Amino acid sequence: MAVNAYVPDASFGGTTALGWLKWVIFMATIRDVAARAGVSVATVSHVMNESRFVTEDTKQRVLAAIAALNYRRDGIARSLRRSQTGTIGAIIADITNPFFSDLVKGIEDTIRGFPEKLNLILCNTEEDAARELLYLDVLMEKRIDGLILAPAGGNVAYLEALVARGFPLVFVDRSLSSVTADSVLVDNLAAATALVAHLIARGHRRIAVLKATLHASSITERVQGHAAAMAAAGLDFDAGMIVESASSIDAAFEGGRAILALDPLPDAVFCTNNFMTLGMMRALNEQGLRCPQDMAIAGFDDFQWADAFRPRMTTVAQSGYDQGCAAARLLRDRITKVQTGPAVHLVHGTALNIRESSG
Amino acid sequence: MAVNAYVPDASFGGTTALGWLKWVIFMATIRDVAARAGVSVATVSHVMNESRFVTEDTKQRVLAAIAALNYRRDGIARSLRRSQTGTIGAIIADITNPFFSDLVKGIEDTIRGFPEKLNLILCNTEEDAARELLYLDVLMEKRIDGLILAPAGGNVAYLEALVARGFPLVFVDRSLSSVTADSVLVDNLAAATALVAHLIARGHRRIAVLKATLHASSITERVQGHAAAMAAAGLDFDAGMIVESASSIDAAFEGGRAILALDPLPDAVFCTNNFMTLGMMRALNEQGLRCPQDMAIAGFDDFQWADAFRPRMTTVAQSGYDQGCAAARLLRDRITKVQTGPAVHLVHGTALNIRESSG
DNA sequence: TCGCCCTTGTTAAACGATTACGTTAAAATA
DNA sequence: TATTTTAACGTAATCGTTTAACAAGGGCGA
Repeated sequence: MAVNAYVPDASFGGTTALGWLKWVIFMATIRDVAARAGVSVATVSHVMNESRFVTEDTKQRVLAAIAALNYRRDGIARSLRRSQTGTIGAIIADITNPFFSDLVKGIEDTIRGFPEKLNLILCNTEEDAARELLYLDVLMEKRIDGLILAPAGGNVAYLEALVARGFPLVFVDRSLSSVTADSVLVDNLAAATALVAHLIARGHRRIAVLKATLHASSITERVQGHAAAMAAAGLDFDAGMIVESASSIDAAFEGGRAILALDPLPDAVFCTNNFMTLGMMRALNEQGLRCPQDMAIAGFDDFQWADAFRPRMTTVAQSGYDQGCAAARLLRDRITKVQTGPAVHLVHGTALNIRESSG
Repeated sequence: MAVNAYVPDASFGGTTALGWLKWVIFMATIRDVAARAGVSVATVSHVMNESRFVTEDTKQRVLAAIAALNYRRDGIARSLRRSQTGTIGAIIADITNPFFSDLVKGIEDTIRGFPEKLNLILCNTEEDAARELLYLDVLMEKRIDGLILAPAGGNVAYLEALVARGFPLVFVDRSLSSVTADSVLVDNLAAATALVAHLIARGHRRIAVLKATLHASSITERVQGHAAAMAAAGLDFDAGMIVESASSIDAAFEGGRAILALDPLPDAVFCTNNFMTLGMMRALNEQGLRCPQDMAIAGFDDFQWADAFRPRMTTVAQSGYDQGCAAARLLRDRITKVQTGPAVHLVHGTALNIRESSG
């Protein structure tokens, strides 16, 4: 495979240790285009950006040269000069969580529609604040134009500094009370309260919580919702009925086992997110218990197959997709300075899907 | 909010139309650091990159200046100079498909471990070749160092040109026969054959296929597997039993309806991916039919909750995560030229999970 | 003392675009 | 005809790094 055959002329100098790519992948520069079209580099640039009038004849010559050389402008050089990269970051908890993959898809679909041609760099923190910090640093080095963040907690000072400097930041799923940035959230407290109230209305009294150990505001609020609904119904519950596990299906499976080891056994479980629900169901299956006959389950976050399998899950549904779209729009407005005022907080609606798992 | 208060001195010139960020977000440059530390920019660079010995004393002064100014080096300028961006692209079909979100997570987890500190730009084609082309162009402009691609089909010439130039490219999930790049795949034909053979062994004779309309090699091979198993068992089937739908749950739901409208009704359905299985189950539920009593179902791609709900799904399991890890390693080896020989093709194993849905 | 190497540091040329400013020739006006 | 205006394009500075090439100073053997 004669890779060097693609080098069109001898104008290449030596190859440095790191610059070998240059040798192998020939890329015409704006100068090559200008030379071939017999114009200056400025004219080529203006043709590409439509930033100045160029006679039709000249424009065609430039376009022909671009096509002939298969020229693609160097986005890196462009970014350096313009101080804009056209790249945004998304730091989320875990892409394998359907809520977040929906969210990311919403972001992607939305930015694709923007004339700015934005790109998305994706980062999973797995709820680890240290990893979040590392990603923040890397993204800042990459000079992203803005960031959509589901904060893992911690790093408050860092984020405060960012927003103080005017860096475009949008929170999703959760927010940090001390950092005043745009956000798109749902009313976790109200939704969780309603869900647990529904369980109570179905006659359940001992309602446990399988809680993801996150410092996320969303989870805390959901747990508070449980307490609120219980209190409103005059029901007592001890702290032991709130079982924590890391936010993954495997960890939730262990958490579910712990709940099933509770004495006396609860008659319902409120799962604070997708992974908790799935882990709980696994634990239930393992013990040969049936839902809802032996134990009722209701969870936060719907999933697309929640009604395709048995038991159909009673859930609080929120649209990760819509929230992703909204976050992308907010961020774009900040980046382009369409929006410059104080922080905007969007609260998206939730739906209580009552299905058979809640008994 | 006095954003301008953060500008530390008057050394800033005018602000151009596009360069407003510079004004708002002050970022120290290597020159500022050098000035504060009383050394040259070269020395600062060498301290940061450990590319030459620097006396401990000088190094400490530089480090102190970096800390004091909260300096982060400009990755854009760095990339321009080094002709390396430390960014790779992943163009996949749909992040909401659990197979792909697992895959992306595998990529991410793997590149995080590399000393090169790579980043991932994510793109969803939704199986649209035109969108793929658009993303290819954008990523090339962004000067990514390499690409992991689940090709939507088409764009063959473009991709051929890329690999001919030596651009690091790794196929995942599917490949393009005319493009000789590294790949990590599974043996779709064998796995699908085994799955359908299992259905036949369970006594099913009229076995329909719910096929995602993709030009992907993976799907074609899975359909061929069905034909092979049927032929091996001496079973006939007409083309009408292969129903196509777009690769989404909603479309698969319609496809499932079409299958349930077949006369005579098949007694089993082979679903060629995750989304097909989910859509088929929805259709079954809608008609009030039960699985496996009224119709057996078996699908390609396992999902983490496949055994947590009823009916437990019989599936061919493949690890998107492992494939993502492998693809990331292959790509890294190409980028760093650790690997330079002919294309490497990795075939990952699959597992046949026999559960109750197949009857 | 001279020449040489070694150590540490500096200077300045890239990298490839964008864009403020300048220039040229033709057209318009006085 | 002399001058200004306008249309069309060119020149060169700039963005913030990396790194080859060079330089100064000190140590040391002959």
